[in-house]
Amino acid sequence: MSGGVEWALHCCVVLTSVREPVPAARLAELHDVSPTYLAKQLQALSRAGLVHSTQGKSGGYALTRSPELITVLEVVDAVDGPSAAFVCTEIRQRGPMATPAEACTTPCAISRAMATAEAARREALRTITIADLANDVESDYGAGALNGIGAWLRTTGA
Amino acid sequence: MSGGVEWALHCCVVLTSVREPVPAARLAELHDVSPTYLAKQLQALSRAGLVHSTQGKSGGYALTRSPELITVLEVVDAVDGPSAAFVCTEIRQRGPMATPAEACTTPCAISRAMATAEAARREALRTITIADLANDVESDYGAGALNGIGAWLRTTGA
DNA sequence: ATAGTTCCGGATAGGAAATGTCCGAGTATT
DNA sequence: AATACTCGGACATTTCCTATCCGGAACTAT
Ligand code: SF4
Ligand code: SF4
Repeated sequence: MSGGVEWALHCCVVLTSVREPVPAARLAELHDVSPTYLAKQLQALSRAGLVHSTQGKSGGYALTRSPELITVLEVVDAVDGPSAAFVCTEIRQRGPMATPAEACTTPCAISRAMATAEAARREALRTITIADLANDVESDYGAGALNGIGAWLRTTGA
Repeated sequence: MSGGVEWALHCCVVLTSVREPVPAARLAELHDVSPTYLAKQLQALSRAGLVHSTQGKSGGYALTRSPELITVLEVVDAVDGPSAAFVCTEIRQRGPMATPAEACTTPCAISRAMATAEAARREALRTITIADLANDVESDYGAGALNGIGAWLRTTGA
């Protein structure tokens, strides 16, 4: 799994505490990560329609929907790409004992098993929303923790 | 996920149809894949204790346990490595608004969510055994399909 | 209108990991 | 004991991810 997913999730969570757009550079400074690379992840989120980007002087990124309507799965798919983790090479159609192509109409048992497992993982991610994560952060680090970060985001750069 | 997992699973399934050791070169010829690279995957399986290797003239690989006792998860872990797909960089401890290290005793909400999803995937893989896969192959391609492959494996190279 | 700020896209190095290949150690056969 | 065959780990090659940079478009505030 791509490591940039972690950055994107953090950005989505902190964006719940502010309604005005936040520039990518500010988000990068908050986490002390590569500004240019984080910008690329945010662009992916924008393409997926999860965040809305406003250009210009006081522009930046902001969530498009309510945090309760954004699932973790959507963020992962947007950044990591929707490609399945397991790709079947169809090696059953190769070699001296290859099964004829006419018998390969449906996915085989192995790929079915992998698809089932992957579906389970995706379903688990789908049931968790950004709002849930923000809630957990509040309970972990005390209420108002996110508001403090939101206030820092609004301040003009150091 | 490593693509070699597919090869390893195929080898485990076909090995259920034969009790004598099968050389790695024969398995590679059956699937028409790189013999040397497949050998690497089989070595990983051997290290994990899933297959037993016998050297010498009529040596090769054979399953150590009954197929019902080998789960797909074990094969995946052996080949792909037991490393978790999502690794937390602990970026919460970096940047101007870093949370103090004293508050980072437990994994945060994001890593908990990822761990839950990964556990769901692993649990799904744990419930499927090699015997289940072999059974499905028999129902898909007709009974005796695996026995035919087993017979071919026993014949001396073309 | 102008200037300043910001996002967007692609082109470009660097590096880690997966993929693919090789030869030596060891064992059963002969 | 000689031999032929096999596994085992060490060695290149390729691919993909990470990270960076720049030019251009669009928007806001002045
Ligand atoms: S047996 Fe399954 S995983 Fe293997 S080649 Fe066929 S469809 Fe793909
Ligand atoms: S919030 Fe979670 S994922 Fe992010 S740095 Fe902390 S522990 Fe890691």
